[in-house]
Amino acid sequence: MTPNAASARILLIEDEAPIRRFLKIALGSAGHETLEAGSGREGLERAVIGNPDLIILDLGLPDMDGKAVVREIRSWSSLPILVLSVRDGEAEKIAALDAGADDYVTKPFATGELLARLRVLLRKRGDSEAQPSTVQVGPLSVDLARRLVTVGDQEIKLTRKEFDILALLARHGGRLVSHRQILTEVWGPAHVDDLHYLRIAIGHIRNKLDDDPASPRFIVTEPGVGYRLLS
Amino acid sequence: MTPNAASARILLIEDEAPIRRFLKIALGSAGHETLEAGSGREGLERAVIGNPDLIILDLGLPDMDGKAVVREIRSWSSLPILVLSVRDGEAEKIAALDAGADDYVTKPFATGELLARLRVLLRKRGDSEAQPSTVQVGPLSVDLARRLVTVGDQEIKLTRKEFDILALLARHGGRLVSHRQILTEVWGPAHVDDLHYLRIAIGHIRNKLDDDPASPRFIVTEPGVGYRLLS
DNA sequence: GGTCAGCGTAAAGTTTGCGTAAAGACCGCA
DNA sequence: TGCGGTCTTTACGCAAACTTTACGCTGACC
Repeated sequence: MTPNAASARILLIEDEAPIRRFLKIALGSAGHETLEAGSGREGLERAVIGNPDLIILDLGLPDMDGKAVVREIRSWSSLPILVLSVRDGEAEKIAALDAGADDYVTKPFATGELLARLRVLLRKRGDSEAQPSTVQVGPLSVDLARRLVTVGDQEIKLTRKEFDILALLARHGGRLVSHRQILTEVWGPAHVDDLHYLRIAIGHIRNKLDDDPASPRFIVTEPGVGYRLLS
Repeated sequence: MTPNAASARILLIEDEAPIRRFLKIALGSAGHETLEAGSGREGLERAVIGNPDLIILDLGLPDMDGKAVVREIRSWSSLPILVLSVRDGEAEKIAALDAGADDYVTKPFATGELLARLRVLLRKRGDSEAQPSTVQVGPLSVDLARRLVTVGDQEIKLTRKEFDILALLARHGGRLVSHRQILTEVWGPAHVDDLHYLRIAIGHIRNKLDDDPASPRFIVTEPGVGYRLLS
């Protein structure tokens, strides 16, 4: 059974050292390699540079809200996330799962069950496989993980929102993304009607990418609907 | 977000009628369609012929071992299976998960959490199966996701309403679409009587597609009724 | 053969939506 | 506390899209 469930790189984001040590041993005995992070910020860094196959995330971190960590990671990767928490509240579970987590286990947990749930998440690895975290459109390249944009060899410096928009378009690979969708994803649901924000931001991006809306190299306007990347 | 998490066909394999009824209502309120099976044997049949998007499986079936059902299904399909059980034994969970189940929820369960876990399983659907959102009619091709229309290799630039109309016809694949239907879908219910709008727009589309109403290549007029795409 | 309903086209009038500029508010950081 | 960058807000020109009005054509029916 489970041939490719063995020997994965697992990133463990957990602030309590004893639990981290315990899990490291448990994971090791199951044949996994462990990367460790003691805070949300550190976890995000390691997720980018450590290239893990799966992330185990404790919700009760000191520096960040766990759900925010999930959303951050989901903004550039679909790699499996198993959330660990002492909180057994239903609302908490639902929120974490809807933020993008793939499973939720309540502490204290049974080690065997945890390992079984990891196997479930890992055996999907083969199927969906390695989507590249960098998108190419002609001379334009968008590195979702490093938040780096280049045209040719020229690095383009985008602001946070500008990058978020471009990344969203890039992740949809040439398909149309509606105004509403961009606004809710980038500005939040409260700003679905602030269309001019979007127009101005798109204007800035085009300006930096040296893109002409009349005959676009990269970003195409679909009047009344939204934007899409040329593919 | 989660656009394709809504409205799934869910096969419910559960022998206790009250629980089945309860779940059917809960799933229905979440926008899902439900198929029902009262035994393992029946469940396997329905899984084959019912074309569900997800299966909820009770382990405590009278005729078969639940894990055997999971293995049967896994032998020909990778569709998501959520196992439901009163047994809280760790060994049981591990066995079911390793047999191929994707998640395991213990009865009694919180409805909200169950629905959230279903969303997790369903949102993977869209990624993997890259829906073919493009319709072909002879040399005409309508890409619904990219909002792109081509005739041969020539890209045709349509306005918003023009594209909406053509997309509506394309989605109905050669079947007749009434005036009323087009007007309500594209202009809104307030304009069901403004038939001339439609005629003019159709005229523009035909013009751009180089289509002659007298001997149409693409759009056929059904006098007094509506329009349809030639197939 | 006349009339009329339904369709298609042309062209003028009006509104909407897009893009840009610029100024003010905000925020993190030194 | 001041500074630079970022985001928000306001305003406006312009072009495309949409609406409105008008008219010619065809075929059916009387």
